[in-house]
Amino acid sequence: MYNPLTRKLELFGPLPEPDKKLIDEVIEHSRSVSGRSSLIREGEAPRNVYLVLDGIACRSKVLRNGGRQIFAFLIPGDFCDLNVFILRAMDHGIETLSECQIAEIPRDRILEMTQRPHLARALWWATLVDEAILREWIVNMGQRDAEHRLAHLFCELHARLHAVGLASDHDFELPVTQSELAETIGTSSVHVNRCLQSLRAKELIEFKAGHLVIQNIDQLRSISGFNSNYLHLTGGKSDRESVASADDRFHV
Amino acid sequence: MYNPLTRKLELFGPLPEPDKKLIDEVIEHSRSVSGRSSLIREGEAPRNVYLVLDGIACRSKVLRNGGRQIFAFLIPGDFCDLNVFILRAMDHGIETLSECQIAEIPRDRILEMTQRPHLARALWWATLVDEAILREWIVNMGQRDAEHRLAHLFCELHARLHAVGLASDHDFELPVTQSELAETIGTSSVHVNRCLQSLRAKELIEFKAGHLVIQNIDQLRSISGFNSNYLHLTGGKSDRESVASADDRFHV
DNA sequence: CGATAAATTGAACTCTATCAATAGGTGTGG
DNA sequence: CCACACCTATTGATAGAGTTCAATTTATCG
Repeated sequence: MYNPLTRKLELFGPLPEPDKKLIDEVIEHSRSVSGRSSLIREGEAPRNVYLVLDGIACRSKVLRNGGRQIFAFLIPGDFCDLNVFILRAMDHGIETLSECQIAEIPRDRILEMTQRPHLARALWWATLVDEAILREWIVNMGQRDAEHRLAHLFCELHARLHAVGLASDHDFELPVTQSELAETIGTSSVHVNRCLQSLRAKELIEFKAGHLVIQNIDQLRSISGFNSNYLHLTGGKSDRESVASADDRFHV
Repeated sequence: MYNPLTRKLELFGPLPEPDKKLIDEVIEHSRSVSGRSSLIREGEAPRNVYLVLDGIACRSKVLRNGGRQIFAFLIPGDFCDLNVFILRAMDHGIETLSECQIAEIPRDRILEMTQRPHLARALWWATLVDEAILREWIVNMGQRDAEHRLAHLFCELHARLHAVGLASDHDFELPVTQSELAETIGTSSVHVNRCLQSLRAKELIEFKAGHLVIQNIDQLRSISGFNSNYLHLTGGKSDRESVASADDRFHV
């Protein structure tokens, strides 16, 4: 079984052996980071690229009034930042939620990776998917009530974790608190609690002790209007065919 | 005065003359598109790259229940999609809001542009800023009430339009309806109307006939917690040197 | 086992949606 | 030039969603 990054990138298309070997090399050194610790803070200049190998991290921002908004879940295979080369200061922070295994990749290694055409396209694809997820989250926040936002979030996490082999058809580990879910969907923890109860009463899910059981994925998707198109998981060949030296954009 | 794209890209850093000449060439051919027409629909395969030269367009998604969420305003200098090379199908649509002047750039031209190091970096910067805007919009939706969301949106649009010379210090054209503002901040048009009245009663803004007057930009920014860091308007090197105080950066 | 964090519950209150009706504005055809 | 249709903006009233405060119960962990 491959590591989560290789596994994720190959959703887009098969990678040549040397590319996979490079990935293995690059993630060789990793460290364990305890839950709820900061990987990089807003305002800091990113130096290296972080990659989540295990556990769940998040991107977030803290407001003056103390409120925190989480706007991305980083699951195994997700990069913290490929953009070290361009932006000088982080406009948001990255923290672990659970205990995580994190690889820190030097920028030289990133350049090395982006010089391989297949890998470069796969990495670019991954950043485009990240962007698509941000868009979908805005839709989620703007158009659905809290219960459906929560249901949609669960559907997305299930799809993403399932894609890298970290979710069965009907359950997965989700080591976050109700408060963190609240900070994600933009509501209060009290209300998240009531939404969870309502979803459980409908026999759709059960969330307890950092473990989510999805009892009826079809209905959960249906009520939340979840459509996985935006995750672009079907690395259909027409995606890859139409590629013309995508790596050019990384040669900067 | 340069075209809006050159103007925007040079916010990141000065471009060599040949790069600017290339941009001029590339946007030479443009067409007028009437308001409220679709440029690309969800599901379609993008063929060329659209660039807004005049007017305002948006990215949006329509839900089954008929609701529409707008999650990006495209102002002059903004690209519709640099990602034609990777993704097979659009996961959202792009429509004009007002009448627009649109340049359609063939993919070959984009490749040509990304083969110039300065231009490639600037274009990459622009896509990173677009992503940062999406993140900030999620914060906006999740953490602020409708009135403050609206105020924040106005602050952002002012900053972005001002950066490309399309806003004075205290006003700019904003040819959108209250309903469209509602679809942007995820509320009802009735409520937008009341928020506008409240903001006007506070003598912060005045919005009428597609024209926004900002009477008190400082206070508008203050109440909405607007901090322009995420727009990364101060380009490459200067960004490194003009580091704000820790407090400014940590709290939005 | 105690200390601490997380989850749960109830109640009062605020924000926002929805419905419905009215007013204002713009462009078209007669 | 007016009359009309159509879209946008505005207003009031009511209902529903979600917040906040506070108290209690249930985990979790050293």
